[in-house]
Amino acid sequence: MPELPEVEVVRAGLAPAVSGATVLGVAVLDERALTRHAGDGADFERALTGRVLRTAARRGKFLWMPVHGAGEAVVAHLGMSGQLLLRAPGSPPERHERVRLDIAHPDHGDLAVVFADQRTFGSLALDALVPTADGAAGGWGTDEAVVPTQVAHIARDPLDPAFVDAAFVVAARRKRSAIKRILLDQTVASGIGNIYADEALWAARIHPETPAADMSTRALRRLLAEVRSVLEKALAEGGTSFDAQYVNVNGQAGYFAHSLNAYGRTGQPCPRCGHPIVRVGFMNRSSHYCAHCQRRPRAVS
DNA sequence: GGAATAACCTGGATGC
DNA sequence: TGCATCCAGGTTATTC
Repeated sequence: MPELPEVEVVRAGLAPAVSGATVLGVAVLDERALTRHAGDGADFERALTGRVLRTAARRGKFLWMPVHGAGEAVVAHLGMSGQLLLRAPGSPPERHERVRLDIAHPDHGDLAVVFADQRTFGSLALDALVPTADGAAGGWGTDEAVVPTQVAHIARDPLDPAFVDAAFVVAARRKRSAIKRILLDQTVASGIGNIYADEALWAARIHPETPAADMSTRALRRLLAEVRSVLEKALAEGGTSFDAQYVNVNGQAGYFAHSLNAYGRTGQPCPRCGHPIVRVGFMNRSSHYCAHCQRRPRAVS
């Protein structure tokens, strides 16, 4: 599932290909890929054709490509199964292809940027850019202090130089929810999904249902350090791929699935203590943890 | 206003 | 073999 490392791998692959490229044509094959776009497919095609893309930027799991001189950007979210692929012009349609942008780059020549998405949870949109709340750069891959309006409510991710640890601690301790819910809340810290939340909690030896308000500042900072460690390792290994759902812009899978300690390892021994990893339902999804070294906190009476 | 839950969606895995 | 059901989960609208 595309979380921060997977989206960053896609952004890094996309950036050199789209920076300075002119959009020659747009083909919307499935308008469900434009659920975040204010207009219809024809509007999306008309608004982008002939425009010049400037770069590829990212905050959390959101990607955007600013349009030169327009104060707008093409915003992309990969959802559960979205892919952004670079293909040769005129290449055969990808399975589940939803949108195709034909572009011309001054150095790399003609290319096709293909948005494919099996489950159609992902989307593209043309959206206005607005100033960031803190005046810092919008995210990775850009020096400009702007973000698309659809991304403005998303917090910075823990690898962002402008991320403020103290603000995370304050926000987390103000909540009455379980710590895993906080990690998945993109308005507190972005880029973390179910996989890396489970992995960071395992590394920090924290039970996923620990009330965030009961955690000490020290424990929250330790968890944040483990979040960063897990994200950086996954990024170095090209992200986590369980099947063909997540690939980079060239269609290649990442290797971090081999390094997982808790997620998806139900019944297998905990790499730390040997007790079996358990899986429990949580927020319409699953939590994986070691019940031995991630002890459930005692109820406060 | 904050927190919890349901809905969106498709294809692979599983059970019968 | 074929059909039905379950499951995966990011985001957001709705409900409590």
